[in-house]
Amino acid sequence: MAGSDTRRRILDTALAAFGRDGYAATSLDALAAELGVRKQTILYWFPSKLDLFEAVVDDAAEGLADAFDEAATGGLTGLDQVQAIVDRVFRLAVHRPEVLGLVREVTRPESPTASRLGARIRPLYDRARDFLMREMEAGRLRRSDPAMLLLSLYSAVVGMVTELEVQRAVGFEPTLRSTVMRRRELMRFLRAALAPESPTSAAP
Amino acid sequence: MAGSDTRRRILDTALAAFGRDGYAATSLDALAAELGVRKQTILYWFPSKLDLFEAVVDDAAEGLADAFDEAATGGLTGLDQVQAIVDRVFRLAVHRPEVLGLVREVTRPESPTASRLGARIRPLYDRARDFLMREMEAGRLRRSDPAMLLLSLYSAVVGMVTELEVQRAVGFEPTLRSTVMRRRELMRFLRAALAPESPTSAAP
DNA sequence: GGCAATGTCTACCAATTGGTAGAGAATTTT
DNA sequence: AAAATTCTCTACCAATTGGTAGACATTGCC
Repeated sequence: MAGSDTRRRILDTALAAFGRDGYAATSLDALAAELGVRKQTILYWFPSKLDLFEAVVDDAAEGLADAFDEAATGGLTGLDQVQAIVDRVFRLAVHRPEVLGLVREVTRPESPTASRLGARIRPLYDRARDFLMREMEAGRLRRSDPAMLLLSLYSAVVGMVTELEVQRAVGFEPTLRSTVMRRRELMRFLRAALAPESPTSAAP
Repeated sequence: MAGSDTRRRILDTALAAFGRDGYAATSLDALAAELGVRKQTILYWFPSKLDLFEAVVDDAAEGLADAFDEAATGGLTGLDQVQAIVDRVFRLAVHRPEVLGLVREVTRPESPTASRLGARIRPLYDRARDFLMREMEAGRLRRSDPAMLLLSLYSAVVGMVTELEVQRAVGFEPTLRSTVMRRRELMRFLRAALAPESPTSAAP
């Protein structure tokens, strides 16, 4: 079945294009050219551009969920668990920045599928909130509104990772070293904000 | 001069449209319709769509710089100064969300003017970094890499504000009350991360 | 070999895009 | 009042867009 390989390739290339350029700026012709195929082949596998986009979003959501699962099944607690997830997201962001670009695209209010990724991500969100609540009650994290805290976390992590471009815009090219440092800095930031009130010395 | 009023109106409406829908998804025809004017009127004031976009970016950058200036000239120090700026950005974001949408649009790597806003914002960035360094050396902020810290701050603030939509996507509609709470939560988060190491009781 | 299903293609198409050319008001300058 | 300038308009246009119709090839099945 060579065909379903084509489908896979379309999904991957489309994810990259949508995440990089956005939905509107990505034309089926350009996509097809990048794939070395005719536009009609794309429309054979996905009846319309919007259908393709939705399929890409679903696919990306699945990938994200897997990444989180992988990081969340180590039986860690408190800040260690948070760190594991941050590390995982960071890793994903470094070698597949398009995924986060897609998140950014899809969370735009005028996005053709504003609610789609949301629906797919919702279970993850609920699980994360439950986790935070549990850890707060156990005194392993500073106490605050878990939903709000989760948004803060999301913003800090995704924002920081996505905004590599801001770094560029401001004038210094990100290197591997600066990326590592940035992650370390982010973790210090998060630890400082999340550590429980009681003075606990953080192991390096 | 009724004309330069038209120019102003075009800039404002275009800012809203670009910030909301993005550059590619905004057509001159749609923009003109929204303005109650013909597309050629737009092209009279701005020779091309790209020129219009650049003018909008410059205009927005100026507005941002003014907002920061306004918040930064109170002679505050340490966390109080940070809080003043966060409040100001928050206020801007609440009643002109398009501006942050535009920031998001323009920091995209494939943006037609990836470096433009950056160049305009650079002086602000430098001033902010100098401020942070000074405050750290004076022991009023926790010591860390000021550039990195600034990126963290940027991410946390802009990310949090911009990602109102994520909140929606996840399923709960933001209310005025939740917005206020979110800002308070963000400030708690920042204070926890920025307060100097020595145990200082934060006044409410 | 025949045949049906699957997959990719060529050939079009109507709508929309950013942009040009220049006419016609309105206003200002002389 | 005439002339020049400023501003918005109508009338087009070439290129690109997402999408349809259907020919042509390839594959697996009988």
